[in-house]
Amino acid sequence: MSTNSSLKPLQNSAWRSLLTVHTKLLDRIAKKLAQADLPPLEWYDVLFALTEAPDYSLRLSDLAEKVLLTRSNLTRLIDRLEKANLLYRQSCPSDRRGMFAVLTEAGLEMQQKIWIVYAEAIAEYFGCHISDDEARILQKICDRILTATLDP
Amino acid sequence: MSTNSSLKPLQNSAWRSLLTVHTKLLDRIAKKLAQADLPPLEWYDVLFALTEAPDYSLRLSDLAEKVLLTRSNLTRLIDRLEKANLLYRQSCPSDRRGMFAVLTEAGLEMQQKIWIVYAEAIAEYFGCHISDDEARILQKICDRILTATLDP
DNA sequence: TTACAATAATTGCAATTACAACTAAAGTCA
DNA sequence: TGACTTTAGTTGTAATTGCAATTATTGTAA
Repeated sequence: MSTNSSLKPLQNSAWRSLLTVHTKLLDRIAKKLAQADLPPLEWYDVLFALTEAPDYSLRLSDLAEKVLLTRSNLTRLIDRLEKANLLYRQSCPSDRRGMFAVLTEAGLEMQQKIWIVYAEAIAEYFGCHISDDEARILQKICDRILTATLDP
Repeated sequence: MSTNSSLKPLQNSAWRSLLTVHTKLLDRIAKKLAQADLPPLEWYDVLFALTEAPDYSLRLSDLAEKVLLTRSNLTRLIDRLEKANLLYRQSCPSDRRGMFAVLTEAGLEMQQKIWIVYAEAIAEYFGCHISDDEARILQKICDRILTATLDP
């Protein structure tokens, strides 16, 4: 099934710009976190997902989906976070294959600590330059793309 | 100098969506290239930058900037591309520290071959879902962020 | 000219990631 | 039940990346 979708110049250059913005901003944000002696964004993503979860805990597979990581990479990331006492593993009673990642007190504190710096970075590098209307438009575009990307 | 920029909810959620879209789309594109037995996007970026350069050649430091890579990582990426005969190194006559990366015939062909698949992927996953107006808006936003990101 | 800082590229090594097995536990169905 | 497939998570190993030296060359300024 050949998708008959040809790429138009406007969309193409928007895509390239998006890629550039993404890498530049992530780069800056990463540097800002490093300067503040904070763990990288990957850690934050996991911690944040847990703060939003009931009982601060999530099945590893669910977590993997939320942070868009392969299972094996999540396993090692969780290893590191566990070693740093920011979360711990707990086996699932109803499915003895399953594992939960559970946020610790220290993990919650770390999430908040990172967020202070991260939020400021997002605001400074991104939010500042975008009007509310533009933010809404951007949101709508992203949502549309994401729902289209879901099923297949 | 504390930047007094607080992050508003609209901008914050736009940022998160943007991150999600980015990783999901790149994931899909990477898979599509892999399925077609083509090299990864990093290779494409280098090849593309060279196709646009005069004489199909660029100083490594310039290349590193264009593809947003650290010097050392570019060095190894160039190693791989050179081993695959898609480009070769040529030392710079006017500055004996310097090196050029020069695209080969095979490199040019590869760039074109990848582009066919890549362009289709961009269109299918991204372009299709965005109107011309939206593309223009997106472009404007990105440009604004990039120029703001430039100097400091 | 000589000493000293800056730049271009590379290298060494540790940390992270990708990908393919692998183990163990469920689920399915004859 | 018992063979078979699927799912959850982990592990092994190779490839890639990040970061701190290192080498060689250039620019600068006493």
